[in-house]
Amino acid sequence: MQCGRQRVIAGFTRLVYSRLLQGLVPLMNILSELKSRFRIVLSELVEDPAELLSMIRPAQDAKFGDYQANIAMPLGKTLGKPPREIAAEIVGKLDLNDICEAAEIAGPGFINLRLKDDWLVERLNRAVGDERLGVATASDPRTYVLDYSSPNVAKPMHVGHIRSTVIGDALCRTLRYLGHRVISDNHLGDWGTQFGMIIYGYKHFVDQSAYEAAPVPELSRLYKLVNQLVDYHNAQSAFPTLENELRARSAAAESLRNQAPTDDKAAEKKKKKELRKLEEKANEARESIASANAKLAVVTSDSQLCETATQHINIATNVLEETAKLHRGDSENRRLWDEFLPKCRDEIQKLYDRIDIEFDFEYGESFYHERLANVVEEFEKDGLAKESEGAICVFLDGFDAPMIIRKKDGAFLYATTDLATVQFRMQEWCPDAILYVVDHRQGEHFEKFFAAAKLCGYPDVELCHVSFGTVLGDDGKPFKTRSGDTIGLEALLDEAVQRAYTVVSQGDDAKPNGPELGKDERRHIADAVGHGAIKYADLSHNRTSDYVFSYDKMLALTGNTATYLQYSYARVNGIFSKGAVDITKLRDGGAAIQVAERAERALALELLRFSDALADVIEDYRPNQLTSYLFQLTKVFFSFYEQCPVLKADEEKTRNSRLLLCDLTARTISQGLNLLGIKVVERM
RNA sequence: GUCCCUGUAGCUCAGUUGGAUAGAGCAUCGGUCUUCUAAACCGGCGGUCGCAGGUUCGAAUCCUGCCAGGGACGCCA
Repeated sequence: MQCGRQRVIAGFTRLVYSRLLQGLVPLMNILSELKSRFRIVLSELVEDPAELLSMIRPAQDAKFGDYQANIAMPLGKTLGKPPREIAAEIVGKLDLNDICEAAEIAGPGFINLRLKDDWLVERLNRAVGDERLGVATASDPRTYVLDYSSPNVAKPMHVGHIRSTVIGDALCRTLRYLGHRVISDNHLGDWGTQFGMIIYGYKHFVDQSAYEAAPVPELSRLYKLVNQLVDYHNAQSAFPTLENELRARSAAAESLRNQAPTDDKAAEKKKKKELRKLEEKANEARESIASANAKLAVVTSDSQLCETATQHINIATNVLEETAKLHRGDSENRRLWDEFLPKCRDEIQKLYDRIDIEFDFEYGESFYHERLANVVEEFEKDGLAKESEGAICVFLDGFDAPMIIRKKDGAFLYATTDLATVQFRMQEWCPDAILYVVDHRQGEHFEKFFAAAKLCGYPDVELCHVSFGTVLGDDGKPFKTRSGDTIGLEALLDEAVQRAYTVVSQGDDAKPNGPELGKDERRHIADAVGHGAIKYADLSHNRTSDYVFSYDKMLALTGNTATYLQYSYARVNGIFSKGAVDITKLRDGGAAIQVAERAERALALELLRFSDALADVIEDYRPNQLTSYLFQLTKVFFSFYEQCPVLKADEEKTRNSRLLLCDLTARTISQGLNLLGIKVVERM
């Protein structure tokens, strides 16, 4: 089993070292700093100020200041005093003189805070000389195991896999940047029925010369073929049941419709509802029949395929038997698995290389195979699982259906592997949290699995299903090709890069002084832009919601896209080259940021909020908090850039200050995109 | 039948765990280029936050019911 490029440990040490270099005074983000001041006052008023402290946040509107504390209103209730009075009391006791102007009390009791310009400038000047842009590392580092990507090696990856991969990778990078210990573990699907299919296909249908020439495409073909045949036979056997169901539903609906109406309004309403449900069910049955028909048609429309299908009537059970033989240690099947796995894995690696994804460990399902029997035994021994209808089940409070950990035929399941995995991870790494970046449809599985994990001896670890929604096409249905096939990841990336090349070329051709990029550079840029666009689209949407996939939107040069941010970065960079500025020299040469114009101040404040944004990402594992921040930062920057001449500033002091603001902006965009796994280019 | 998620501007989406007049982008309309990349900036239009109740100083956010879409529901992963 391939595993372990011990990068974690090295990265961790590096981080600790860089913290030491920062000096003794720990940096803190603005919000934490404010909260710690409020905490002192609030502890006198309530027992646990934590909840109140979460009500201190950036002001919703600039006219209210920079930050606002909404704590006086809820306190009004608990303390039985008018909120404004409480607000005044808190403000009186608060020691914020070094950070803020005098606090203002507004409306029903809002406390509005405005940061002192001196304080802003002092912070910013520290960030200029700091490799980490003033972002502090966690004062209480935790250990996280991140479980993401986890594709089935035998099946081609599709658009759903990239969402897990990209979100997981972004969380991994962000947590690590903030000083946590992170272990990324790719839980590959390398042991399931899909290998039974390939093995069966190989034994009966392989084109040996094709396999020798290009093994992976041939294995894909075999997978697809066997899958089609299995679908065909399943559809055929399901047909009578489906038709019966349709008949029954239709008849029931018909008789309901023919019932004479009564005067009882409630009964009529109930009848109507019943009827609608029946019609819905009938429609579902119709759809199932249509989909079964489609599966049948795939085979019947092809006479050769048809013949193959009749020759392999028991293919579904035989595939399961091949899988079972593999699991039993059958030498032939094991040999084939050993031969196929690395080939399939290499294919996936090509994609990971393309989109810059690495894992620390890769313990796939097969790694846990020998531990599964023991998991079930332990559950039985501890009285947590019992036999029911031939299967071994864990019955959990609050769930109707049990979690089955061994089938009646003796085989183990996904749930069994998950339990073995959590045991292994706890023993191996002792994490504080394990995050599973998996699509939302598996929500109930995770709820049960987490409940079972708590029962079997891990009550304290934070187990979190970082779920995400479906990627949809323009039609609002799961993103597929017109013919209904899932879209391969490689083709998807190719198209994005190709379209990015067009966008980059058009932009370059339209430059006022003529194009300045060669073909190779355009290609290099298109690579960063195309891949960045795909990743950013996944990350900028709230992960829990579905989103509509659109090349045009994700590659747009305006709006909340990676392309716009990459362009902005390149443009800031363009200022330095235009002015022949050696920015490193300026940074180290004692030049300082000053804040005079309103636009300068707005940019300064936004720059200092970077670490707040990162904290928001971690809070609920939402990378879109970072994309929104970067987009906002960029907008504020362009507003500054429009109003404040940089290279043409009147005085050298102003020019240098503004150059440093540009520099911090560029570095923040670059670092932010880097945490999202997206690259910047120096010009575009 | 049970359970879960979603419903916000014409479109695509945010909305920081109950806060001030609900926000962006796209589209559209109008301004700003002899001046650091106009791939930009500034402004306008656009909303019964699915519907109806309830909780309270205050609701897109919490509760109840309904409507619509999606998903999951004992031997797949």
